[in-house]
Amino acid sequence: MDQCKTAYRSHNCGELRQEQAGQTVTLSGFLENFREVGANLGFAVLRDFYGVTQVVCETEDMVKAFKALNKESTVQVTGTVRERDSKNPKLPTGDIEVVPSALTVLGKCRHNELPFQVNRSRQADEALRLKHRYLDLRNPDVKKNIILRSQVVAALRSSMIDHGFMEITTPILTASSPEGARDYLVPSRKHPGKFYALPQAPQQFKQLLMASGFDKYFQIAPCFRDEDARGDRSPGEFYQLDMEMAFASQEDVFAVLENVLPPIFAKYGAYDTASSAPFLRIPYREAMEKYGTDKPDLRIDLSVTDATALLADCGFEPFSGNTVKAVVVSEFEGTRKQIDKLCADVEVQAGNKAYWFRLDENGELVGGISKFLQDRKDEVVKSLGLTKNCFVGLSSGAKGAAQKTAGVLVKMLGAFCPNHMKKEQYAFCWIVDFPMYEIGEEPGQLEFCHNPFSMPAGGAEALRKAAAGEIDPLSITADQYDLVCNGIELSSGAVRNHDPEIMVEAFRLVGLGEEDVKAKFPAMYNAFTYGAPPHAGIAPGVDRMVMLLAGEESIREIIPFPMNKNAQDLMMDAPSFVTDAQLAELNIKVTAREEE
RNA sequence: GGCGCGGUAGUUCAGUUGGUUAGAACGCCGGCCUGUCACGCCGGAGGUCGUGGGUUCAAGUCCCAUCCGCGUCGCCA
Repeated sequence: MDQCKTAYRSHNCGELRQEQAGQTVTLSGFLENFREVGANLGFAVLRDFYGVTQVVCETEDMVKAFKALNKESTVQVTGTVRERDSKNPKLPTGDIEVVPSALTVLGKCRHNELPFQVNRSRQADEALRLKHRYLDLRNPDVKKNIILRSQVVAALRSSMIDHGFMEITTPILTASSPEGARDYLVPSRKHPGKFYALPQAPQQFKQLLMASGFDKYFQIAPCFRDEDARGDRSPGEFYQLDMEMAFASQEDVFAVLENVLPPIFAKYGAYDTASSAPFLRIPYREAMEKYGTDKPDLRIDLSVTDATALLADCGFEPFSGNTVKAVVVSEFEGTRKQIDKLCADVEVQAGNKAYWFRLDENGELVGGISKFLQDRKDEVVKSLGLTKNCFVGLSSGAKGAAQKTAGVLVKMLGAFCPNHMKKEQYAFCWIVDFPMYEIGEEPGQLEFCHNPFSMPAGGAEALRKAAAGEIDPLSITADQYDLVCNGIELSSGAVRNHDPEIMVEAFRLVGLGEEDVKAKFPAMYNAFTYGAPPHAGIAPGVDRMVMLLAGEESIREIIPFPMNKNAQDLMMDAPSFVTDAQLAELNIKVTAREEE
């Protein structure tokens, strides 16, 4: 079947070549531009999804007809394909033009001044772009990311199916979950006072599918969380490649993604190199110690060294009694001004000061805090392994703060020094052995570190020992893992806790009992009492993957109709007020209103 | 919610120490142009300088408040 041909066209605007010269064709598209060169000569550019084609007007009537139209109107042109006298090598269709015999206006653009020029829309104010997203998306440069997204999703789907997974959809209207992020609530009309919630993830449903005897599940799943936006996090909703496997371990899950993702990244990404299986596995504590973050960018060859013993007592006040971390950068080339800027940027991101010194080309410690180090120069040089022209970035504070600041230093220094970052690749790693528990904001209050569904390493035995005070609960790790690519967390996953007794034990440590588990997760708890397979899964974020592949800095560039930072859809005007009748039907009383 | 940056023509921006009629580019309108392709040339229209208050002889510019946008942190089992 000729996929280009429709009732409105014989060819699309991207396909005509010299071979078609002489043929009569019909094209339909948007009027991108009209260049009038004389009363009897003008060039129209017709754009559709597939490309652009030049239409040449050689009669006064045709010039007038095109001239009368506002740009971006949709038109149908019937005419003859002709080889061009002056070809345009920049256009795929640049060898030909269409000489029109008929022009039909299909959809008139009523605006002679557009909110922005379509082919330059990326430079326009973002709020304006979002309000007129249908115009913004006419720009091929904007559209290409959405096309990429579609291709990536299709490739993921196809690969998962090839790996024996089955796509199953799960409910969008479901029950509010007591854990995690803030829910989006939907009022129930039939049950006054009750609410549905949109799922934060299909977590419980996919585990219930495992309990139901499905073996390998996946879904391109919409997830809803009412949390504030970030550069790489759209507010409200996002998509995950959600998957779960029965009778499977951490290694089984790793093997699937190590097989599925690299070919898709290499094929569709801005860089054509991706890590091959197996990806590097880094225990959480080691990642924090060595990279100062649980999402290291392995394209950067810098790491963090502990310098507490070496520098805490050097006399520099901020180091005193604190943990000190160092990031050593060999062959450093940066001016004083650049170093100051770098430290200032680190402080903004880490919320904690960064310090520095250098070993200059003469082997002297200079700059920054170097005057505090002269008494132990040889020790500093030896212990940190410094060579001439080394830069040393430093952080201090409580252990966590010092690590985190050093992590930001690594990231910033990597971005600053091309010789320490091989940028053109996708570098994956797994972060493993996450702690099961952490101390929460209330002093001494034990909390789940990530999610309560993970299987604790050591199972019920470890939990009982912790409860009895024989081991530190903070030392218990979970069979839980993150997938990280180029410093971006793509996903969390875990071997799930499928044993109701171990679930109860796990909750008991955070001060909750069997009744709480039953109340919070009744379906899962009940299902597991009927015998459940050991199962494990993960859910890489589709939006973030596409962002990485497209090389975009803003998540909004890879979402067809994104909301703004304040979770508003400027095009649809959502959220919006509803009528009193609607509220009454739902038994809802509004107690506060944003000003209109 | 905290912090940072921004808001001037349809759009993107410039606007000096507070001082004449607030400029440029693109777009738009009119005219010219027979091979353009970011067409070119000539002319023109287009501004509550986000909003409100204050200081001053004088405010786009300084001060205060407020709204909006983006970034960042908090938050995101």
